[in-house]
Amino acid sequence: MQPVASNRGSESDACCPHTRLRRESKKLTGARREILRVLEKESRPLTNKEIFQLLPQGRCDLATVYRSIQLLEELGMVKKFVFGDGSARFAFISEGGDAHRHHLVCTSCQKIVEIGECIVRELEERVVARSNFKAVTHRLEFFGVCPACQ
Amino acid sequence: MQPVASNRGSESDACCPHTRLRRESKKLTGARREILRVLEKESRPLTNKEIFQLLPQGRCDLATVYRSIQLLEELGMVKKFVFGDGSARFAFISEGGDAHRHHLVCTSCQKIVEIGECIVRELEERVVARSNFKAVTHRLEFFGVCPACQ
DNA sequence: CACGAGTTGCAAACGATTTGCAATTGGCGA
DNA sequence: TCGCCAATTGCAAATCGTTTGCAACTCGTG
Repeated sequence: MQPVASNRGSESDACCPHTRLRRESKKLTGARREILRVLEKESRPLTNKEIFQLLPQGRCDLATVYRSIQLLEELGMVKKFVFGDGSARFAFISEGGDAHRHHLVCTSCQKIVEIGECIVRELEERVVARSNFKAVTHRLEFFGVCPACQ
Repeated sequence: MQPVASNRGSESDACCPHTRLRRESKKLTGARREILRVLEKESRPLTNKEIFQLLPQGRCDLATVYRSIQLLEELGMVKKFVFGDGSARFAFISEGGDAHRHHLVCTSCQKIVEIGECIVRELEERVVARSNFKAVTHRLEFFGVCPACQ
């Protein structure tokens, strides 16, 4: 039920965005601080444009949002979602959080709910055994209409 | 193991692309015929540009491929895949075929293998029960490196 | 407090996809 | 079988999301 243990523990593997960024000799600039703030506040994954519009007016350029999000994704602080409508969406991943999570996405407001367990792993093993594929991973997303949107 | 029964049966719900198109007062034009031919020949999902390039030289315009694919998708003859690299991919769905299938996708050559069973349904029921979401569907894709690419 | 690597804004470039419009064509009815 | 008309196509331009080059700017360390 708790398939992935967080590999937290060592002192150097600390907690705040500041530290997480500096770990890679990256700067916690004003723009990045605001972007993180926006992402932490929202539970649903946001497009770059949405993030941009939610920033304190004109806080930074849209291109900066794109660049920051890309950086944050590489650092594993943000997860990317591609639902098939024109643009990608991004959601904050709390430190120590498991990047491998499945989600329940509201098709109306895009709000997402995390699904804690990963039962698919068992199915994945079966697929691997039958297919001769290597390095198999999977992606699982549930879609529906959340209570608020019904 | 065979979760979805095809609702074939009535005469009018026949088989060939020609019929499937005319059913909607759509025409089976030369371009569409060729596009279908290309899709049926390939097992992996193709991008619009790939389809265009596989057509008998200069058979039609790229815009026509886009428009045709869109039509075929609406008619349920083609399934759309969005893997997150810049462009969408499309694969042929044989008549009576279940559009609700999960796939194992080679991350190297994009070849796909269908996974016949849908064990996730059970998990889906659990998710529905816990979340109060309505009209829940899901998408499940496995990724890996196929034998030929290893 | 000054310096330099890392960032940002701006505008232009890019690739995927869509669209307007005039010319063309498939399919149905006469 | 022939002709008509709605459906379709080609072409080029427009859109949209995303990326990038470059000069100006800023965070964080020495």
